[in-house]
Amino acid sequence: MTLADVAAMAKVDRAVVSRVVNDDPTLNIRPETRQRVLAAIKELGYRPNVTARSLRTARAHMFGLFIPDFANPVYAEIIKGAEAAAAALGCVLVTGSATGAGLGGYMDLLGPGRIDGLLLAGSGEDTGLIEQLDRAAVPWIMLNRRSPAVDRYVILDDERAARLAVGHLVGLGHRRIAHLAGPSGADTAQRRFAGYSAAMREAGLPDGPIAAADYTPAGGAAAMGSLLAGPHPPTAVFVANVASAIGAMERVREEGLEIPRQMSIVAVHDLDLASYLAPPLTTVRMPLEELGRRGVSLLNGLKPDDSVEEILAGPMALITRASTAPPPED
Amino acid sequence: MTLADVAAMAKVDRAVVSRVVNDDPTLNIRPETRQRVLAAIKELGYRPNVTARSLRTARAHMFGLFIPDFANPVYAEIIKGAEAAAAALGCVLVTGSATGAGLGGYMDLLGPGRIDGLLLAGSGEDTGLIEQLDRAAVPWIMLNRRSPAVDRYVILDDERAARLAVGHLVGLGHRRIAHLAGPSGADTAQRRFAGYSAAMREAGLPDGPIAAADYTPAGGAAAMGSLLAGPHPPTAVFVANVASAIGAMERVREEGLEIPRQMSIVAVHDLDLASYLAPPLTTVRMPLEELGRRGVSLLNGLKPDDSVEEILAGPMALITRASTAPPPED
DNA sequence: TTGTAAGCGTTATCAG
DNA sequence: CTGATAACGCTTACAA
Repeated sequence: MTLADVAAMAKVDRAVVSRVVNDDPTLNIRPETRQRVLAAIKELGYRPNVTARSLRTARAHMFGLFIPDFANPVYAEIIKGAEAAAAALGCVLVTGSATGAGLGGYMDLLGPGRIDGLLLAGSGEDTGLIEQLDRAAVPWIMLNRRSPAVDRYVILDDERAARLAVGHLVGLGHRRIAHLAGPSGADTAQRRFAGYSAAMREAGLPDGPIAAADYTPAGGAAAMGSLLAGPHPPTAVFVANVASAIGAMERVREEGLEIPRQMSIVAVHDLDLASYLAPPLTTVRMPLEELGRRGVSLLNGLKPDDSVEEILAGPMALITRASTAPPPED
Repeated sequence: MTLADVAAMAKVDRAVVSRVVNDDPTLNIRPETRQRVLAAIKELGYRPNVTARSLRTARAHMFGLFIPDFANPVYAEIIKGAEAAAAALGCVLVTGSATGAGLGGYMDLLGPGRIDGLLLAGSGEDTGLIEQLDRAAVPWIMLNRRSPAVDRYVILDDERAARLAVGHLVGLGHRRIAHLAGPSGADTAQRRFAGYSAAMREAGLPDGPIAAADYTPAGGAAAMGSLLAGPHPPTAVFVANVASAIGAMERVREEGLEIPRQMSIVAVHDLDLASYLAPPLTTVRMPLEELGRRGVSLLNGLKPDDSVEEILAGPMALITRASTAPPPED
């Protein structure tokens, strides 16, 4: 079913059909002719061949989003926002993850004209990939990751999130507040740490003990172990990530401490899951969906050389659940 | 950078370049000519235009996978397997989810030649979509879902999973074993229920109480409430899904019952998460990654009219953790 | 108001 | 051994 078939049936030229299909506003057509064309389209069940169209127009109406790992539920929300934004633009969003081969394998297939832009979420800085993207002139933006060498990113206000969390603990009366940080390589972790430090300073409190972990339950458990081992264990911990918090809570229980009576815990990212932990976890809700949405919006119409530097303040909120309470009387 | 540029530089015809690029085995070329071509390709940084190639060959080297929701971690494993299988075939796999608009919105862009096949995971039976796919002659397979009207699916052996779980509980000495089932509309839920029933019968036990829930924590909590409300509450529950199990466990705790001393729980799907619940959850590990892999393998080379009916036995295992124990002495 | 024609970058089938 | 040439299905000036 091609344009030619429709044209033949409607007894007009392919050009006319094309312009009808695309609602060309400069087309001045007799209503009856348009009807004939529309009827033929319906009759034949014609659908434009997107590949041919892409080749001709050098527009794919398709954006891509790469994430490190689908198992991380944080990305589910980002994807949701990005898909919605793409749909609003009449485009599709396709998502892929960096498997063993890295993203490089995708590049062979994501050449020019095949995709209109790429969102790189959390995949560190695969310089080889970026170089290839630039050569192919496909626009890209880093999502939720910033790196010194790059002037194209959208990130969240992680510092503010940390301040919210620490402020909550301080407000409850805690003074020995530890930080279970993210991996030092992740810039989100760095910003959350900076926010923690600033908030402690502003509250007139000294930094508590600090331990870094990757964003996994196992890492969180280990780090929590070292936080508890010190001479003056904290009464509250600000955890940089909800996955780590799951492991951390388990470790606290293993040590025979009760949450929140003897240990308060608050973490970044409010996932469904948080409300089903034991006890339900107090979190900072980040505008992840908004992040995905904004990423696609910015990507749309971005020139390969434009720079984008945006820190999304967005709606951010402390979700108070049962894992935080005033510190024990001593 | 097109074939023509390379051809000009190497002083050969585009056709020659094309066949060098594609390693055409029927090409008989002088080594020095080939070197010239290769050098020009490198020099110019030429990369084939995938869109043009797709238009010409009617092959996209791209498969699609549609899932209902990225937040469901079950799909993360499926995607992982599917991406790996696609990569092994030199193709990419792109994943999308059914947002408000349903998958229909994608179809405009996933026309013929743009995608070589589609895996439909768990998205019920969107008949409109399937009709469109068939018209566009793009092969598709249902993944982890079977429906009477459809002879193209790959599913897991849910019955066997249920038998494993129930067998474990029976082995521990339980006799009053309830089933917290999935939504009656889901065929996975039906098969798990069938397996439960069969296993109970074979063990000489009567069906225990049964309550259905959607595959969410909230649903699981409610259903567990009704299981506990009966006159002879069970000593163990086989839960059809790990998300429900999370809610169910919470509800059991709220009722003041201790897991596993007073209530054993085993659920289908072994997610990372399961080992971080309190207590760690005994599960049946399903070959989800294998499911994704198999889906892509079958899709590859599938003719639009071929039928595929496969029940993946795959590696399946009971992962014993702390949520199951012998029943109380009474 | 509609038709003509020249591509978009490839690949496949012939010739030579 | 290599070069012409005709598609693939569509868009878009421009001509009629």
